[in-house]
Amino acid sequence: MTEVIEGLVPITRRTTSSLIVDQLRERIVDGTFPPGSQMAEAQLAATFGISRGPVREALQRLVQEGLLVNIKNRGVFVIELGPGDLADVCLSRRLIERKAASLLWKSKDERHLSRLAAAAGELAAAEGESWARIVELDLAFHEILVASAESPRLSRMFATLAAETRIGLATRPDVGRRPAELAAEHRTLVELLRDGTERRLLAAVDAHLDATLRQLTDA
Amino acid sequence: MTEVIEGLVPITRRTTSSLIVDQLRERIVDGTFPPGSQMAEAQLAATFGISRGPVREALQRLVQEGLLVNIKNRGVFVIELGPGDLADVCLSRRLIERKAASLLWKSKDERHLSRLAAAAGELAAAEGESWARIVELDLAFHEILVASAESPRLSRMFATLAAETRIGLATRPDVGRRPAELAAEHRTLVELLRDGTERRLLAAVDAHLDATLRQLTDA
DNA sequence: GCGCTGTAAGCTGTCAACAATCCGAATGAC
DNA sequence: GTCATTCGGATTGTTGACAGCTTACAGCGC
Repeated sequence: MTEVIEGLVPITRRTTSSLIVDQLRERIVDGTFPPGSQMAEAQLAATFGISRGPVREALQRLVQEGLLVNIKNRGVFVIELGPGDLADVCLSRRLIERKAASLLWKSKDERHLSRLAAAAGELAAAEGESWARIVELDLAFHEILVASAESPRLSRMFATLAAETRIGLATRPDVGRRPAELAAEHRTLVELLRDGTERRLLAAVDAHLDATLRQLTDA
Repeated sequence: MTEVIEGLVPITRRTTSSLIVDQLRERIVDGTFPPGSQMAEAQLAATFGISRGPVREALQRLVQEGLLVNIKNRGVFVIELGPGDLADVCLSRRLIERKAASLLWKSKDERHLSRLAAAAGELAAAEGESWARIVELDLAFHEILVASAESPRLSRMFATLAAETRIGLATRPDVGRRPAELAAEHRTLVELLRDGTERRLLAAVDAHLDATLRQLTDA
């Protein structure tokens, strides 16, 4: 029997396309590739120094995630989120996040609550940071909230919604909402999760997402 | 100015891989490829009479949908749904379908209501049909329900959940639930949507999904 | 007999080249 | 000047071949 040696971690080489996916997703949500811009396969392949195959695969995966759209024989383009799309994103996010909040409020699982509190704290501490950083921390909080439901499917759905939110927020100017205000809202959510009523908690979730939607739509 | 001629529909030649996707998805959900079985690229390519490229692309898309899992350097396999997965599917379905039912109950949009009634009727008329056909009609009803929310994202999420449900139901024997019973439940839902209270409607949705989950899990 | 090592087969991951398609500018007719 | 047509460039869709990884089995030493 082969024994497992302590201290040595098994190497897990990821596939090329999955590395490309991560890089491209990051660039899409942070606005490097603005909505509507074309993702040319050959150009990307040359940039990464690899063949078109893995690039093509990565693009297909992002299309499936909903961040890119594929027009046959034309190419893939970054989605352009219209007002209807933004409202739809918020509708979907509200559905998922209300459920997650409700579950966590019932379970009061301290492991998740403390992680959320930590995320809210990071957001509060990021007062002077860049707008992109603020958005990143904001959505990290919400991702933890959804993850607390311990539902792989809800988390997977939310991942795309979060990415779309980031796309929407990336192009917005950093005016509109002050980081301090945002941090306060998140801290309120944590407090209500700990010892608020369920009604007030869900109302706060709704209000928070409504504020985000307002910021996304009036531009 | 080129005029548009009535009665002629624009031809939309789909890409090869998307055709493959549809065929494979159908075969996966109907149990032709049982959970755990490997989808060998070369073999499929030979079967379809095309190259490995489009097949590979189709498989990647199904992986992204969640119907297949990709093990690096090993291949892609049909997902095996454990009890936890089935519960998760039902949790997610409940969330989405409750929302859709609630929205339709509020709007009372006759266009959607009549389509739902028609779907329920088809289910009732399929008394003697095969189990696969029953399941297909069942999920068609639920797809219409979700579509009535007119949320592209909710519909897209639901598509995967419906496929997973079909995978789960495909391997179940057709015992357990009589078609007549199923049809009655759907008809009840339509009636409650039309003139029931919201509470009773949502309770009926829950009960219906609970019954499905029970059928999926005790096998 | 038991365990380890080397080898073979099959599969996926990647690459470079070819074919098909679409868009846009230049050209010509009215 | 305006419209229709044609041609060229660029990009995607598809193909076949090669390299790398994983697994299973046979061979060897103990």
